[in-house]
Amino acid sequence: MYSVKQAAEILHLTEHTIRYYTDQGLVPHMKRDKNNNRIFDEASLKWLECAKHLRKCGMSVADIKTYVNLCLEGDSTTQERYDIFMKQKHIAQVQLEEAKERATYIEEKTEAYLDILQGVDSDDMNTVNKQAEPFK
Amino acid sequence: MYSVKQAAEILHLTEHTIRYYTDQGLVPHMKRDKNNNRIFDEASLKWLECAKHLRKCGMSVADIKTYVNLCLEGDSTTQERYDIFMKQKHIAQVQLEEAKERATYIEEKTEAYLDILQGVDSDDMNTVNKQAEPFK
DNA sequence: ATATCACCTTCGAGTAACACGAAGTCAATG
DNA sequence: CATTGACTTCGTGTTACTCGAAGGTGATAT
Repeated sequence: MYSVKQAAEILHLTEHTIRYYTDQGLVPHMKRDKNNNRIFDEASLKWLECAKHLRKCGMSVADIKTYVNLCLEGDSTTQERYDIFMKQKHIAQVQLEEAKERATYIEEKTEAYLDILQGVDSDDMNTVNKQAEPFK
Repeated sequence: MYSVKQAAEILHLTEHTIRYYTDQGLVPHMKRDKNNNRIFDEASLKWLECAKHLRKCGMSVADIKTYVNLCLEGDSTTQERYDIFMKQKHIAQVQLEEAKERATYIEEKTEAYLDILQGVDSDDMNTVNKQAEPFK
């Protein structure tokens, strides 16, 4: 059993975000202790983890809520839920590619800056937005 | 020379976003045609591309603006700009790892759903939030 | 007993980065 | 000459937090 703070640490989310997600109904069967404090079991953490990943794929909180509701409806919605995940799978793959491109882009910039700082003469100043100076 | 629409297509940003970025000063030396329409040259596209990547790394528009201003100040800020990129490089790498994890997570869920749909008997229903049914 | 932590709670307001739509300009086309 | 389509500005709306105030609870220290 975990507190909000512990859940936040485990999942690398802020406490605010976790309270927000639970309030939005992204974690079914949320339990409270006698002082009304949220308490998370393993299942709760899994729901939160699921929400976290889906959010990062760009799914809105409202749509995640819809997905959670489908889960609660049981077997009759399995196909529908599968379809949702197939869609997200594609998005996740695109995002992975983008993350790679981004890392490469930034890596190249960093290298170019390094060259300048080390006094390497480069014709390709564009790489580091030497556009700073009047562009020619 | 490109219009807003063309720039949006090339960079995979919305027209709204491109107008927003230019208005925020993320693209120095923005040019307009005689009808006051924004026109983008290669340099403008590079600034936008840079802004796009930095945004995706989580850098705020305000901080990107600061970076752009440093660029405009010229050589005296090279070290500072390098430092910024080193920091972003680290962030980009972390994000890449997260993107991988996410893709894996979703891939596994998709597989688990597929197993169910194909009638495979699985003990690991948790994998697809079978938590739907009364948890036991 | 009381004070001081370190948690937790709710709630309401603030924020960033768009997203949207209205209202209008302008050039080209049928 | 009217419509089409792409552009403009401007102001409001939205999402998903993010922050902070105000207060409750329980354990430990004085």
